[in-house]
Amino acid sequence: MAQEIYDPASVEKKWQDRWEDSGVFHAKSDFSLPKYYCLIEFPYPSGNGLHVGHPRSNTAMDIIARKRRMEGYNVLFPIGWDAFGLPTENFAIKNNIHPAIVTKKNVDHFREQLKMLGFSFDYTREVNTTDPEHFKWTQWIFLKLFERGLAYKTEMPINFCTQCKVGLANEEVVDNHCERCGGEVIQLVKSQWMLKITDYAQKLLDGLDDVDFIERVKTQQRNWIGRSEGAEADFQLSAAPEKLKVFTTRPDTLFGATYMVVSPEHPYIEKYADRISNIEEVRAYRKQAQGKSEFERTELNKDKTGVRLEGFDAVNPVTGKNIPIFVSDYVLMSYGTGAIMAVPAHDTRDWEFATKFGLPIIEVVAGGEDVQAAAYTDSANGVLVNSDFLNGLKVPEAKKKITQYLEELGIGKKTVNYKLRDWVFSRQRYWGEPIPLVHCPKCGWVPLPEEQLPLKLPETENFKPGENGESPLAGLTEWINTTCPHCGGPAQRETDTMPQWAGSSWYFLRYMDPHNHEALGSPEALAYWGPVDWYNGGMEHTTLHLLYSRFWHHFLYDIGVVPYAEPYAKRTSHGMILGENGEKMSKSRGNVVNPDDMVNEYGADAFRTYEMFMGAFDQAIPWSTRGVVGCRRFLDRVWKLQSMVQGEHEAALRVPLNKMVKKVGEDFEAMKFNTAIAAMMAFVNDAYAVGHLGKEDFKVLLQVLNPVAPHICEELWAALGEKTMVCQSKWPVYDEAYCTEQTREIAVQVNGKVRGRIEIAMDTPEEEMKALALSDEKVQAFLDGKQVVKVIVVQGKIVNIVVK
RNA sequence: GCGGGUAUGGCGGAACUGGCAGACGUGCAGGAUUUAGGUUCCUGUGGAGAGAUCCGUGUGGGUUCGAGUCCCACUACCCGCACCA
Repeated sequence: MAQEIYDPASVEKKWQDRWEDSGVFHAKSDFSLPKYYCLIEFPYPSGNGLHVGHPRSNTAMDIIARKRRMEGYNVLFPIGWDAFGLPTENFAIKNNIHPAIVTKKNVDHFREQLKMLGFSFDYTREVNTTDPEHFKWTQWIFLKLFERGLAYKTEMPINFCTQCKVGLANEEVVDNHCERCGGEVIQLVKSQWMLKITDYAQKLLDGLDDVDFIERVKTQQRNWIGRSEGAEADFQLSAAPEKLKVFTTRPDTLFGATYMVVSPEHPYIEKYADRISNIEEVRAYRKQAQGKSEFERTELNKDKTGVRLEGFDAVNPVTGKNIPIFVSDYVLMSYGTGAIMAVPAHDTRDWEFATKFGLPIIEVVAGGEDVQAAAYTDSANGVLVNSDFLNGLKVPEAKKKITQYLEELGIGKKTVNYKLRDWVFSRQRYWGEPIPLVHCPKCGWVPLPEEQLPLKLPETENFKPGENGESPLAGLTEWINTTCPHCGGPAQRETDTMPQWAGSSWYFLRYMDPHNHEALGSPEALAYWGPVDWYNGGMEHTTLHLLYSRFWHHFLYDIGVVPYAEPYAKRTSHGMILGENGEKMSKSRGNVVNPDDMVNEYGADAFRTYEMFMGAFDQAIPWSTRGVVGCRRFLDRVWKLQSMVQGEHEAALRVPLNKMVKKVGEDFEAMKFNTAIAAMMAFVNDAYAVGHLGKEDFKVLLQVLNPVAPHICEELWAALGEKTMVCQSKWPVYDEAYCTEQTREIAVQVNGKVRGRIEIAMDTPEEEMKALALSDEKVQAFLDGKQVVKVIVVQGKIVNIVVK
């Protein structure tokens, strides 16, 4: 028997060492075994160390990984470090220390903390995005994208602090000012590398049909990609021989287009500046709009603003009427064509704008209220009016007919538009993967030959970005100056680095074959381990990371590197852990809970159990240290069960045990960890009520509890005389015959209110249930003097007597 | 403003496809053990009422024999956002 008193400190370290020494959690490279790949998002090793949010996802997937091993799968449950990134770089600059040193220190700290929690990671497959052996392949993928024309350079604005003279991430910009120095932030246009994710918009959308992602995630991905069908239409300019192209999802309302709006950045404005009589006013408006970030520009603009382009009208192609053109910042250059036809009667934003500027509102779809009072936007049921040849048609038919009409005249066509934009891939930073391209005055942009990868970061003392928002690498002439791999002439390296997203877009593939020097992974390993069977992560990564990595994976599939298009078969999400006061945990709020303290005080198992027990896995839950105490008490009670073992099986516990095993298994799979643990607690309570339990009963409890609280279970398992570890045992099977009680007390209702109870066998026929219910004494009292209209009997559940 | 979510005891939460609301934990109260505190064990614990009973799942309607669960309208809070034409 193990010690009388449960002491996590002595138990936990011992088993962590045994797991490590025995290598029980190493994934085997025997590709004939049934495999299971469990994945968590690899952490960013921040200087603050582990946060209580990390163990939530980690424990959940650790439970699945441990259960799968017990079910006989060859499990891959890896860990790595998403280690490039801004905080490390900023820390390095501030403290004048190399980011690689900071990274190493943080990674070591994180690893130690994770080990302390007993996760069954295969540490032999660790990856680190900042390791040249890893980013060699990140650069390799980029070159493939470049080769296929999916990487291109274009002018894009960056946030630029006018005081620090450096480019800033969105996160560092608060209210148009630099988060660090408070200086004013402007938009500085720079030439940047872009990835054409938009080429994959449809594939990324279609791929969602074949994967098992929780619905919320699918919806968010779909909305982010934002496919919409509509039409393009050309409006002739009155003052120039050109046409203004718009995209609309409501071509049916074309007869109601009474004005147009272009984005302040629309190229026609400068192109025809000499024909716009109030061009200075327009430029002033544009300057104002540029001062705002896109988010501000759109959010703050509750009250519509705009300026008319004087003397520069357009012609509505179906009515032939001249209509004015406005500039307004509610139209964005980055979506559609940067210009819209405004139909105030049937679009809320247009209606607001028209009302403010006194523009005509013409109803072309009937079926709503007065369009002078509010826009009528229902596109399903309306019927066209005031629209010549469209009159009388329903909206969907009108859309078809007008689109055909525009196509015949050659001034429009059916189009699909996506909200998704191309991915800005350049960063003017030091701590990222160098972009392996060389610019040659003769040959243009030339990729580095594969054998020259990895292109490592140059050694330097200065990690600060250049004065004009340039990369810190821009000042390192020795590194920059090189020869063109194509013509051998003098050339210069690209100085921008890749965003943090690059490494995280494919890291999960590297786990499959992490030490391969010839390829990012052997075809056999990639075919065997992929796709990831279950990927859990935070909702905050639902759009960007998930979409970027799916994009890269689809691309790798298209060029034959991986044998399947979708990287993740299943994706789930966990809720955020809030501070004890119900607010988001943050240093500034002073409500941060440190995992180390919890482990020291209550043990890793109690901490893990609480993280899983605290509430619904997908919901945000406030932290409660009282809850950890409760979980520790439960484990103490489990510990004490070892002195209550008598014989092999306890008959009185047979049904509770089988029910519990069934529920725990099912609940783990559904990520209902809280109710699984509740079921185990209830079983322990049952055993206490009986006063003892069989040795085999206890072993089964240890087996199902083991994924949640592995250390204590190993200790108790060993104390029972078992030679192999509980994590190596077989997941227990339950007997369906003992999963339900033989008899049950059910309620008898009269007019829907519970009035009595009867004890019945589960298989009592309905007729008999009815007779029993009607003869119940308490029920009789409520039937007295009334007429029984109807009796509803649900077998094994309830009887409801309807009386008048 | 748009999109998505959530709302149940003092607190965290449970409730399968509509069938006994409050499992499990916490907190609280009482008891046992203990010199005492703590620990542990046992009992009770949605509200009102002496009681039979009545009232209770954010609000207001509805469907149903029966609604936390389904439908309609609303309110509050949380998350995301690129006014997406």
